[in-house]
Amino acid sequence: MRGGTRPSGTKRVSNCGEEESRELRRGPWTLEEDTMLSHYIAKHGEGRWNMLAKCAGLMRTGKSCRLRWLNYLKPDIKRGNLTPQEQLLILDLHSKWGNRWSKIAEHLPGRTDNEIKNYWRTRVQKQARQMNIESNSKRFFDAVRCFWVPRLLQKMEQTSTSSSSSSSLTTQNQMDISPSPNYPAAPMVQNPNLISSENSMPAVTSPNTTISADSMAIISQQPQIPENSKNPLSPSNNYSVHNNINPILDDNCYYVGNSNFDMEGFNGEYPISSDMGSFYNLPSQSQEGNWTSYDMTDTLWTNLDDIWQLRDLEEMGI
DNA sequence: AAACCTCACAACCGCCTTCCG
DNA sequence: TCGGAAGGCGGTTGTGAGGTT
Repeated sequence: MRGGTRPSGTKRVSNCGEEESRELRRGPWTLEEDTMLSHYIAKHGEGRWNMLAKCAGLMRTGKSCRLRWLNYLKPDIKRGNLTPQEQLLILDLHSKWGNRWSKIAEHLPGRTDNEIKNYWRTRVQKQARQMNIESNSKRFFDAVRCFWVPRLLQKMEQTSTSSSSSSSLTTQNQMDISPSPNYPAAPMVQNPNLISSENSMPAVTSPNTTISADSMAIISQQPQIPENSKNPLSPSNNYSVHNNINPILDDNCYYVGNSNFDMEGFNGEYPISSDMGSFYNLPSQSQEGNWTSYDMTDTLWTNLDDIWQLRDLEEMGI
């Protein structure tokens, strides 16, 4: 929600009855300031931040107080690394909404828009840089869809199976490192590769987030590209996600391939094989049939499995 | 051991929207 | 209708911790 609200009948300028020119503090918050802010909000509630800052005796702007509270002090803030499920959800939601961090954060309980934004900038955009792709480009989202998402799904599945004696489709993923019992379980999806190998339709899976059977099938199919010409990162390879986290989200089905990102200069076709390998720094096959080195340094894609996955794509004739 | 580098994330900034007098 | 204040949002920066050379 954008825009502020102000209770009617209140003075706009109020500082608890005293006018003063205060020397405003900046920079990191001290424990004392945190305590003062927390105690004040516990007693009086949040909102009207400028007045709150003054009344609480904080030498901070209202904005600063609000940010500190929302991003750090609020009791339901979730700490720790983002789980693969959360990462997947972020990728999904970002493909739909772009840099609408607060909107994305609404669907990740306990995570703040700031945290998601930081994740995107430090991890995702870094990945894009390593591939020499604009992070908001169609190419990057194709790469995410075809390689990163399956990777996360695999990670989730590995974690799920390794932490449970059963590979039941309803097994709760155990990788959630949330320190707080107050948060809903992180979204869980089933590894499409496992599903396809078992020749069963994917059941989907989470009390919060599901990926549709069609979607999973699409993911598990790997890119569908006409022979001899197409890049596996074709925009035709969509997957959709049904998100049940929040009833606010009434448009439950969306397609990454139909994302709102800049598609300028993208014609849906890329050169394949060596060209693509060099473009994404991914393994490519030399004329002699030898595989060239895999230069990606990021931990997400340095697994040999990725190399074999790409090799599989080539062997599929794409 | 020290210098340097990289990364994650907290915090700030500026712009925008909303609301009310 | 308009102007100002409050609050929200996305982009950017500063900084400390940990890793590497």
